[in-house]
Amino acid sequence: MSADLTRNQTLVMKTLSGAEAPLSAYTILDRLRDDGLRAPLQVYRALDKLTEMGLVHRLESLNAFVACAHPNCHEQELIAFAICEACGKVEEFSDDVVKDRLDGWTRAHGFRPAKTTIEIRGNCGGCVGKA
Amino acid sequence: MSADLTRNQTLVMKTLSGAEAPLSAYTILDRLRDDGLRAPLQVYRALDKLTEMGLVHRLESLNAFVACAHPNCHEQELIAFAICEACGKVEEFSDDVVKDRLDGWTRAHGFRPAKTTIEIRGNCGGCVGKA
DNA sequence: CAAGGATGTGTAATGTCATAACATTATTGT
DNA sequence: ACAATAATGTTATGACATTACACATCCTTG
Ligand SMILES: [Zn+2]
Ligand SMILES: [Zn+2]
Ligand SMILES: [Zn+2]
Ligand SMILES: [Zn+2]
Repeated sequence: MSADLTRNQTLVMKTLSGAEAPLSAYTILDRLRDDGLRAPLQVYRALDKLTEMGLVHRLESLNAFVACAHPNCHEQELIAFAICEACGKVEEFSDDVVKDRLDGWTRAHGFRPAKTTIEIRGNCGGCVGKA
Repeated sequence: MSADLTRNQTLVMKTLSGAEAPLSAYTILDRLRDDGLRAPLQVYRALDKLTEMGLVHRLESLNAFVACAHPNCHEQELIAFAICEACGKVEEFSDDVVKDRLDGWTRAHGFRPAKTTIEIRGNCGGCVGKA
């Protein structure tokens, strides 16, 4: 299990790992033209797999992707993202209390959750200081 | 304040209020062709205003819009959405504990939040029963 | 009233994000 | 070797959103 990454997956993963901010699929594609990638699907397919593996997260409010910064992230069941709109930096964290409260609501309402998105947009500490 | 809605805003608001599920901007446009709307921008401009007024919410994970179901919604600072992937129904709720926990994290990290998205995708009680 | 500003509108063109459909090649298990 | 599975390459298309420009309306203020 956790098989090695394929060529395209490796290329996409490296691009995201080296980025300072989330990247759109098309931006990734542009950066991999020289490596032979030509079509959006090549990137999207790699992103799908990497996301399944928990190595990459999709940020719904940005339509962009970011490498996981959280060591054993896919063991966490609920990840929250704090996204700086000035510098693009993303921090991810988990909070058991938040998870318990949301679980409580869904249980009480008979809702079966499949995937939960928590994204906080704003300005990070470094960027708030810069007036 | 809370000025009356303009013609286009009223049309868009009525369309969303009468919908059973979130609608994309282009779906709204299609439903308003007979009322004279011709271009996406006419819908997007109305949606922007309605969202500012708190009458409409954008669901980031769907790229779609829904009429606010929460009476005095814009007084709440944090709304969570439970979105059924089977029937499309959306329920919105707020939770002060969740809000406090997220506020706690941002304060501790010097992050200044502007907008927070919480969206739970899954299946509602009614749809879970249908096996 | 006239001038100016703010807001709403109409339209075309373009930009951005994502998937469908199909053919081919590589990998794996028996 | 053979079949099954997974990955890849390519073209076209679908879906979501914004830029740019022109015009109309309303309101304010000198
Ligand atoms: Zn992670
Ligand atoms: Zn920042
Ligand atoms: Zn609401
Ligand atoms: Zn349902």
